[in-house]
Amino acid sequence: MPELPEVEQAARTLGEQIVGAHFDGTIRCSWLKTIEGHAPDVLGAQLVDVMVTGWRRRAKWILLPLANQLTMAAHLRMTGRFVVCGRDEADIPQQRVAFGLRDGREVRFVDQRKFGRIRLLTPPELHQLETAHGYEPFDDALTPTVFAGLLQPTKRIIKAVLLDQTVLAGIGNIYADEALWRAQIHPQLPANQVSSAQATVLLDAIQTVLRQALTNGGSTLRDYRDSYGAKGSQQDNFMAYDRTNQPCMRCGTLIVKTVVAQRGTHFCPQCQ
DNA sequence: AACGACACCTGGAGGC
DNA sequence: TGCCTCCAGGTGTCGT
Repeated sequence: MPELPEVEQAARTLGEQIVGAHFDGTIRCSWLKTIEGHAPDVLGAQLVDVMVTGWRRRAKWILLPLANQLTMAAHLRMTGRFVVCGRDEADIPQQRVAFGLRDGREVRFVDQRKFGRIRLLTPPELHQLETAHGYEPFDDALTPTVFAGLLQPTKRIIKAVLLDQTVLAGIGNIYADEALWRAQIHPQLPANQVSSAQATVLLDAIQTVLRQALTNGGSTLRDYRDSYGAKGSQQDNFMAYDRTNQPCMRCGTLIVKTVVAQRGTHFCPQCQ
């Protein structure tokens, strides 16, 4: 599910509920791979009476800095979501891990497809996660010139580059298609053939699409919910994604779906 | 360097 | 209704 806007929304709505709260060290885990095979009691021992001091997002990771210098890092992958509820409430279908809070609540991670991951990072591990990812799309340092410079040295197709988290962090399949539609760029154009003028337009398209999605609480196609259980509404504004055989909003040509970079890809064959 | 294939998982949708 | 195949918002690995 989640790309930058969805992860941001999930992180914020989780943070609103638990920043300032203390974990109590209890963990109930029914799918060990979610915590990367670590023994739940070993993880729990690091969370006894530890306060959540804040929240932020990096790439598609939700980061919760803790008072003991560790950082809880969660990746939702396709279907992960957080739920905060009373400890006495019944387990939720597809719930994989539950972390107890000292105030009687639990932070629960629900994940149909079991791809999501939660880790506790030491400062060096956090640094490694940071450096493994590329520019945030709203980083002031990501000027049109810098962006064009990222595209210029590679012949890879532009969609693959947009999806590469080591180049730009946070874009996924939906917003790649949406941004390319806005910028009127064919998804299979080699990145080094994107002109500097097109790069400027594309960066603006990326930021515009993501900003709009952030305003709308992300996109909910099927599973995505924020940490209050609310859906996003950005799917109502899609111009290309999931609009196969529907008329292009710009020229009326039917939107085509193909496979590009191993991903379902929607574009207008006339104006892109 | 870059691409395809495949793995990891479940369940919903559509075809027959 | 039941069965089967395909598909999905992500990412990591492996072979070519």
